[in-house]
Amino acid sequence: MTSIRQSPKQPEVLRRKLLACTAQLAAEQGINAVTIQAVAAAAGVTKGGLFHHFPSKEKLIEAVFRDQIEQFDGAIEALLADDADTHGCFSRAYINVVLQLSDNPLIAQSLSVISDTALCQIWSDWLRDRLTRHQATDASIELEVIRYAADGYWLADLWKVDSAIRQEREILRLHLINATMKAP
Amino acid sequence: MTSIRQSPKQPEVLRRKLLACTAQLAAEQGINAVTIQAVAAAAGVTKGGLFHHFPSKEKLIEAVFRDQIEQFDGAIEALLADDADTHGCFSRAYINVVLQLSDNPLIAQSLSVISDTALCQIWSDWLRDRLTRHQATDASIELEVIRYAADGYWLADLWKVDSAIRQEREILRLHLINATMKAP
DNA sequence: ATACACATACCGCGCGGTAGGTATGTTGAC
DNA sequence: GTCAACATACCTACCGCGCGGTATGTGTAT
Repeated sequence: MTSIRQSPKQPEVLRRKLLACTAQLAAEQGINAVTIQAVAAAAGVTKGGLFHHFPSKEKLIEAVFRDQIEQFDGAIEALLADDADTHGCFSRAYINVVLQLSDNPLIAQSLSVISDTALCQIWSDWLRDRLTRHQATDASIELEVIRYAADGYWLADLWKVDSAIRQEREILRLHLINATMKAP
Repeated sequence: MTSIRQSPKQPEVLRRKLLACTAQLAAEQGINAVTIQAVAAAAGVTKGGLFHHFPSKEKLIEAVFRDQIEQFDGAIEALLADDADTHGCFSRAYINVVLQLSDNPLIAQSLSVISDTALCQIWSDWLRDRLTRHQATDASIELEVIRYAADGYWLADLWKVDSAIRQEREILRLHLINATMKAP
């Protein structure tokens, strides 16, 4: 049988494509739709090709999760570059990034809903690390409330609640952004 | 072969036990551990027995989800009985119930993290219904923020973030309760 | 010639689901 | 009160399929 292999790509390219396809599949069709073969097919590759980059499905999911957090962290760092060492700078950046996640459908952060213990640990570790790192510029309790509210806002987006109460959500969002700028 | 069937139970009893076992299994071992056989075994019954009560796994999960929402709704209604027709009464009740969920490990609300479209719709429908029902006693935007913050608080609990920043969470929680009482 | 980056072909297992059997409870005619 | 007739509430045994994973082949670049 003649091979229909296309021109070889940079290995890192396919790896990133697999990560993206996994995230997209999870976001659009739910986590149950994320199978090895479905991901491979979406990336235009076979299972063998996928397993060349990731040793197991578990590691693939974990890699996607870490990648999502990395993007999230990068967006926060970018904001922190302009607003560092002020009180509550981390929470402000966090809030702004989270509130923008809904706009940005490309980030399939919805994959985060996987209730896997190991993945929770990764997120928990990241958050604790950032909180302790910025504890010198601690936020006020009012700003912390807004940070938690932003998480709730994101959660409502995950659960497609916005389709029911779209305009109320927009009002709330603007209020959160406004309150964030005022709070210390 | 002699049957080892135990004394027959009320049908509704086993049905509720199956719902409870499914929720517990999902909460303790993750959604991946929820298989038909695992649930049946946990309830001390065979697969055949389970399928007598639920036509498919999908329907079982949905039933568990609806049951959880029903319990959640019941707790809110109980609080509304003492505080009805005041401004923001629904949001106040909602906040108090959500903030108590973390204390109460028995409610395996963590099952809600299933990113299934149909389940999201159930939750979305419930919330929209309650919001429109209580729109005559609309809450202030400040109280709405607290309601979203309560969701975020619950989400942090799901992701086991509390293990890292337990005392900060307790402070925040008290602040949320306090602010809820003050807000209109 | 060697290492890499895939493709091909296959395996075993556990899953959701089904078919049919068997105790137990319930009803109603007499 | 008795007993047939039926419905209920499970159990037993089985099936097919799709999944994650493996072993091995093959084209390409250096």
